[in-house]
This record gives sequence, C-alpha cells and structure tokens, in this order.
Amino acid sequence: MSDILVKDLFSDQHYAEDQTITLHGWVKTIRSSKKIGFIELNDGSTIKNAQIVMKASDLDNYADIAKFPISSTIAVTGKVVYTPDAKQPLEIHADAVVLEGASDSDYPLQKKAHTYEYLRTIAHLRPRTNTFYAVFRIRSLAAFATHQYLQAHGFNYLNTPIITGSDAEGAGEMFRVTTLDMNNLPHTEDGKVDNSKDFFRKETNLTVSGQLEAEAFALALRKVYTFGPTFRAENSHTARHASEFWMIEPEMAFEDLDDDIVTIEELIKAVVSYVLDNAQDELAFLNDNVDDHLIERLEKTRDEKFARLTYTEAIKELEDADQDFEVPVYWGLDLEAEHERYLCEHIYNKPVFLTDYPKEIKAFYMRANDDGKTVAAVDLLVPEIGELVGGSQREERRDVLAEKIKDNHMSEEEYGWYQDLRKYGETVHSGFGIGFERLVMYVTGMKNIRDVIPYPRTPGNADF
RNA sequence: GUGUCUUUAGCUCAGUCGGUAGAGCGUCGGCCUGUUAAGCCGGUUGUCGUUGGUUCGAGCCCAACAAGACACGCCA
Repeated sequence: MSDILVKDLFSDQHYAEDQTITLHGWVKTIRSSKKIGFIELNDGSTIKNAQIVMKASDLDNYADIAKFPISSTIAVTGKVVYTPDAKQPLEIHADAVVLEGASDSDYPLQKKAHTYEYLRTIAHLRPRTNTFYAVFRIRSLAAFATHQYLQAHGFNYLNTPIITGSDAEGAGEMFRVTTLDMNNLPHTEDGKVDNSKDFFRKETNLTVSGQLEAEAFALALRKVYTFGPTFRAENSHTARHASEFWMIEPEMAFEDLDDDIVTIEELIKAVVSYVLDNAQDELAFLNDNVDDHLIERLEKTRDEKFARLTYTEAIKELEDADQDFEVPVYWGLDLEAEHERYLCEHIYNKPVFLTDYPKEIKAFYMRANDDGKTVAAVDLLVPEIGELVGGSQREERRDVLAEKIKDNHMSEEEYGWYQDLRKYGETVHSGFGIGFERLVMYVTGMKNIRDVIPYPRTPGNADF
C-alpha cells in the first residue's frame, strides 16, 4: 500500500500545495452543513487527525458522506491545502470519499469523555480513544527504549521459564499449571493429589520472577536481563497490582549496589528521555487531559539527579516530619505507602533511592551488610506510583547464603543449583526488577494499572 | 483479605416528603456556506443490579445476594 500516512502529512516531509493524495482511516467525527462539511480522519499512524474538507459541489455523494456513522472506514482522495491561520496546519480538500466499512450507529464511543471503568468493559474498542491510543503507543516506545538502553550497555536479553517447578523465594501466591483432569484427580495413598501423574511429573506454576534463573546467566554472560510476563495469584484489589504483568530484571556480575543504582537511574532516564523525544503529541494530549504535571515531572526525572538515602536516614526524616502518619514510624518498620509517598512527594518531589533496609523485611538473597542488621537492598520510589524498582546486591558468599537458606526454612534440594553459583566461582553481583506497567503509568500519568495493559487480568477479570 | 462508596436510557448523571421516571450527550429526522467535543429545531430511548420483605402504593424504606470502583494490606 503506497498510501500517504497522516503522520507524514504533519511531519517535516512536505507535500506540495494542491498535491493530490489518498488517505485511508477511520472517521472520528463529521461536522456538516448543507454545502460544506468536515471530517476528522484518524489513520492510526498518529494521534492527530487530518481535517478533510468536503464541498457538496465537489462530491456527488456528499449527502451520503455527511451521514457516515462515526468510526466508519473511508478512503479519501484530495488535495493538500496549507492553512497556517487555522487550528490545524493543513487540510485535505476532498475530490472523492469512498466508504470502505460502515460502522453501526450503536458504536459505543461518543464525542465526550467516558469513564475508565466503562472503557475497560470495551477493551477491544478503547484503543480508538485518544487516551488509550497515547498510552499504548508510549507503552511500545518504553519497551523499545528499555531494550535499546540495555543492549547498548552490554546486556543480553534472556528468556527465563514461564512455567516453573520452584516457588521462587516464596514470593506470593502462584497460578498452578496442570493438565490433570480436575474432575478426576489422581490421588496418592495418603489422599493427596498425586502430582507425579501430572504433565511435568511434579507440581508446576507460572513464574513470579525470573531473577534466580537470570543470576545464573549473569555469572556466565556477565550482564543479562529478562523482560517478560510475570504472574501473581494474589487477591489484590489495587490500582497498582495485576495478576499478569511484565517485569524487567537485569542482573550484572562484578557490580555492587552502587553500580546497580547507577544502572537503574540511567535506565529510567533513558526511557523517560526516549518517550519525551518520540511521543510529544501523545504526551501533550495526556498532559492536557490526564495529568497536567506529567511533562514537567518527566523532564525533571530526565534532568535532575535522583535523591538517595539509606533506610535509616529515611526513618529519621519521617520521625522529624511534622505529619501524623496512620502507622507510626520506627526503625525496623516496613515502610507503608503513606511513608513512601511523603518521602518522594513532599520532601524530595522526585525519584528517591532508599538503600540498606533491615534484613528482616527483605528477601534471603540480598547481601548482608557488615553492620549485621541491614542488607544491600535498594528501592526506587517515584511520585504518584510508589515503588517502581526493587533491587539488591546479591549474597555471593557461599556460607552466608547457606545460612540464610537454612534460617528461612527453604528447601536445600530446590536451591542447590542456586548455591552452586557460589560454589563454582563466586563474585559480587547485583540486579533489580522493574514493574514495566508501573513504568508505563509513570510516563503516561495513568493512575490505574488496568489502563496501561491492553487486556488486564485482575482477580475476577480475564475477559477478552 | 479489611474498610468505604456506587449500581436509574447506549454513555454521564439528576430524581425532593414513598404516589408507576428526567436532563445532557448519543442515535434518528429536519435546518444551516469554514466547522474544531460545531450550532439550531423536533422525535426516540428504561425488567430503576437481582431476589425477597414493609406498604393501598417502592427508583426511594428494610434484608440478603451480585457486580464494580476507591483506600489499605501484600508487592513490581
């Protein structure tokens, strides 16, 4: 198809005045009177619409066109006319408008604001709205920028298993994967389900993290990252949790917590910068209609160094704050959302790294600090979202790790391979995990994770 | 999982003191020579979430159930 795209019409690539072109697209709206009418045409190549001018005198099917229902697909042939004084830089004066696919008149999207809740019920049509057009184009750009930054910095893209036989660090409820007949389950002699009869001859689940598997590859390819689907069967009802989401998990050998933090900051800035450079129209729309501080916040994220403080320093800041928290602050507390928000929205008003958390509230694989109380962990807190990134330097010392696995009552057998990584040439290494949807929320200003996933899965909802 | 709130036309909502329901938008028809979520005139649109109860009478009062949203928790 040698069509001209609306995107190209509005780009630097100039078309001659009066040049005849053909566009294919969807009717966003028609405004017509007896002798002249206007179509706003969107062809999917840009969030912007092309204005088609129709004169009854030029079109023998003018009366029919004026009645095309919204969202009908049409082909327009006409001349480019520049209109520097109008709201749009140019328009197309139609010589022919052909209906390709008429929309039914019960098309559910009107020329007005709909609630996000309603739009979720028509997830197959919501990408036709400006907001979701912008969100999903930006989601694509953010994914590309992530790959681009990591590839340019020596990371190898790694696909860790989606079906897993281990319950990873015991982090949360998992979705069971089975081919057993649920109406006729095989049982062992003591009455339990006989998993040895299942497809994999054992109990299997969908992954909750590829981190441990990624560590093994970092200790061979030096720098790796996963970027794939992740599943949590938690019964969470929040704007920030989904049952199926995408996670980016870089792992780096020979890098400590400070190196880890440098990479996190650079990666976030690279993604934000790429979106600022390549989604100006989408960001402008979102800034006008969704979050009027969006662009300002993104520019600040790109240009200013992130704040960094230790957990212990953060506790002091919170204790000194002249604000009453619902949950009182003390050293050892696993910070609540209200505390995190206060730190990054009131005190710093930008992304904040918190490091060196008490070991009791962090995972077993995080490296123990010399103080005996904290671990080399880092969380990145950002305004509006909260925790965007969680990472750590990994415990590379064979004996320390073995003790932690024992203390946590974890299966020696199941984590044998993980301990082998220390047995055969241990080294300092670090990594982190980014909830991709939370990153998309941050760069679009959207407030609900369900509105940055094409077809979101949450408890009780797996439609489409 | 806990708490709060919501459910009335295709969408967004109003509905007073309990007396069988309305607006805007959409849609349909008409008018209009430059519109920008176009404008003007007219028509159309309902198992008031479900079930049961109170009442002469329930959208409204009561109970149970259901669906959804938000906040918190868990986390990314």
